[in-house]
Amino acid sequence: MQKKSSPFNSDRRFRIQYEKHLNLSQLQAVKSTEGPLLVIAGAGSGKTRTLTYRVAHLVENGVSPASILLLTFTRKASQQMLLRATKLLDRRCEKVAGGTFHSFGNIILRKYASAMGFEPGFAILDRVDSEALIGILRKDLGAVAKQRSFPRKHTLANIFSRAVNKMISIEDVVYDNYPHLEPDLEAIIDIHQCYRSYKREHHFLDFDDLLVYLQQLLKLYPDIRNRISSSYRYIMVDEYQDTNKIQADILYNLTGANENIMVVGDDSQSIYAFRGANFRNIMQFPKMFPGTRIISLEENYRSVQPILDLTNKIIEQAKEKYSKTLFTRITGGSTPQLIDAVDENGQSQFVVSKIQQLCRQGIALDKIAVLFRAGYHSFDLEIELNREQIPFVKVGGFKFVESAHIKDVMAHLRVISNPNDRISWYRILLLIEKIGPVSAQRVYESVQQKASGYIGLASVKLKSGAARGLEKLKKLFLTPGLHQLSLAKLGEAVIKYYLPILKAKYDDHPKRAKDLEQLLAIMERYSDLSLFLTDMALEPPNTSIGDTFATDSRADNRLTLSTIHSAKGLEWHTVFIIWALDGRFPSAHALSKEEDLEEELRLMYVAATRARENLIFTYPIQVYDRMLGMVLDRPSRFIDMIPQSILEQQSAQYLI
DNA sequence: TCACGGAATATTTTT
DNA sequence: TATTCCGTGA
Repeated sequence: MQKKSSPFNSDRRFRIQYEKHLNLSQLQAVKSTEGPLLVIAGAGSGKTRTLTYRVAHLVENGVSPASILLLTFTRKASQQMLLRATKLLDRRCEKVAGGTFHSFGNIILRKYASAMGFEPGFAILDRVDSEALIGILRKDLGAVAKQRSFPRKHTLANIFSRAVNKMISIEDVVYDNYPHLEPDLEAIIDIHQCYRSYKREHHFLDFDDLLVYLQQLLKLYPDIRNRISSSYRYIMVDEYQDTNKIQADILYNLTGANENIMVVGDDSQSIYAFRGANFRNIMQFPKMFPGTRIISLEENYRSVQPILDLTNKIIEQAKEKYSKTLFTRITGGSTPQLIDAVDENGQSQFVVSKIQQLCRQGIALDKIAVLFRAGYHSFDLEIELNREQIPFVKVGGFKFVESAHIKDVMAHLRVISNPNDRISWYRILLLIEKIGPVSAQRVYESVQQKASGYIGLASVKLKSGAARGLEKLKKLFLTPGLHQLSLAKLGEAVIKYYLPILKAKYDDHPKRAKDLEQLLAIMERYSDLSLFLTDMALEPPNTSIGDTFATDSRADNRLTLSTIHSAKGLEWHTVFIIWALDGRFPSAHALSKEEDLEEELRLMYVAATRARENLIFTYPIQVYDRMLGMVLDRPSRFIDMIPQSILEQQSAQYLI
C-alpha cells in the first residue's frame, strides 16, 4: 500500500481506497463535491466508474443518500451505478434518488399535481398511445384532413414532440424540417391545440409533458421549487450531451443556492438530436453556472491502440467539436477491418461464419455484438442466426410493450383503472367483431353517461350482430369483485378473455401467447394496477419482442444485436458494424443537411468506440434502393478513404 | 356501418 | 417492405 500525501487516503474516515482505483482526473472529479462541475469524459474513459465512486464518496462522507439525485439516460443505468456503489460501500447507496428526467418528473408531478391542476392519478401516454389519440383527433377534423395527403399521425406526433423538446413553435418545426407540409400548417396547429387540450381535460400526460409540466412547476411556484431543490443537495447528471433545452432549464431551477451540480458527458457522442438534444448544451454549462470547474477524462481504458487510431480518424472529420485526445495504454490488438459482401445475405453469412470462428477460438458469445443504424437492418441476419442456432438477444427497435398484442391486453387493464380512457376503450372495442369506429364511439359515450365506470358497459345496447360480440366483454367486466382481484389474477382473467381474439387476429399467435405469459410474470411483481401501468410506460423492458425473456439455459451467453442508440455506454470484445454502406449509414436522408450528417458521423463514432479488441465493418457491395432510384455501392463515407494501415479492406467471398 | 382490398406513402434512432 | 389510408361492396 502506497502512502501518498493525498488529502484523501490520509483521511481515516474513508474506507474505499479511491486513490488506488482511480486516475488523477477521475479522483479530482470524485473529490470536487462542492460547486458546479463539468466532466468531459471521452469514450471508455471510466465515466461510469467515476460517477459510482463519487456517489460512494459522498455517502461515505456523511451526506444523506436521499439528498443525492442521480439523473441518467435510462433507469437501468442508474440502477446499475447504485448497485455498484452499494457493493463498493454499503447499502446506504440504495437510498440515493436515481432515474431518468422523465421518471423524476413523474414522481414530482404526482406529488404536486394539484398545484398544476391535474389529478395525482394521471395516466401516462406512451408513443403508441399519443399517436392513437392524434389519429382520433385527426379524423375528427375530417374536412380539412381529407383534401390532400395530409400528414400521418406518426408524422404529426414527431412534429409536436420536436417543437416541445426544442422549445420552438410548431410553425418553426414545419418550416425547418417539413417544408413540404406548409400548406397544411393551419390544420396541423389546429390538431396540436386539440391534442393539448384533450390531454389536459382527460388527465393524460405524454412523455414530453412530464418534462414540460415539471419545468412549469419549478418556474411558476418558487416555494415548491425551493422545497424540492433544498431536498436534493447534490445533483449528478449522466450523458449530459444528450439533454435538451428543457432539461437544462429544469436543472437550472432544480439546483439550490449551493450549486452542487455535476454533469458528465462527451460532445462527440451526442446522438439524440432527433429528440431535441443539442450537443452545444454541454459547452453552455459553464455559462449557466459561472465558476464551473472543468475536468477532462482522456485516458481510454477500453480499446486497443489500432481501434483508437481508427476512431480518432473518424471523429476528426467532425466540423464542430471540442477537441480532446484519447490515449490508451492497452497494447496489442489487430487492425480493424472493412469487409465487402456481394449482397445483404452475403453480409449475414460472413458475420455468422466469423462469429462461429471466434467461438472456436474461445470467445464467448456474450462478448460479441452486432450493431446497426436501424432496427430492421438485422432482419436477414436474424434469420441466418436462427438457421445456425446461434442464440442472441436483440436490443432496440420495436419493443415488447409496443407490440400490438401487449397493447391490447394493457388497454383492457387501463379501462379498468380509468374508465374515462377513450383511447383504450376504442382499442378494446375495435377488437370485437362487427364493431367499428362508429359503434365504438356510441359505446364509449353511453358508458360515459352512466358515469359508473367500466361496469356501465352492462347497460349498453347495440344491434344484434355487434351486441353478441360485446357480450363476452360485458361478462369479463362484470366478473364479481373484478377490481379487488390481485393484479396477477386480473391479468389472467383479461388474457383468458383475449386469447380467442388473439388466435383470430394473428397467424403467429403461439409466439404472441408466450409474450402474454411473460407480461403476466411481470404483473406478478406488482400489487398496484396504476403503478404497474405507469412503470410499463416509463421503464418498459428494453429488449425486443419474441425472445425477450427466453428462459434458455444459455440465456447469459448470447450474442447481442443492437441498434447503435441502444448500445450507448456498453462495450464488447468484438463488435461488428453492419450496413456500413453510404446511403444507409449515413442515411441518404441525412446527406442534404450538414448538421444531420454530423450527427450520423458521431453515431458512427459511438458505434466504433464500443469495441475493445476486434472491430469489423461490413457492407453489401451493390444495393439498389428503390426509394432513391439509385445503386448504393460505396462504403460509408466516414470510413471510405482511410488508409489500409488503419483500416484493412477485404472481400467476404475470399474469407468464408 | 363494417370489412376488405388496392393504392399510396415513407427514415431512423427513444423517454 | 410494411404500414396506413381510402374507396367500394355487402
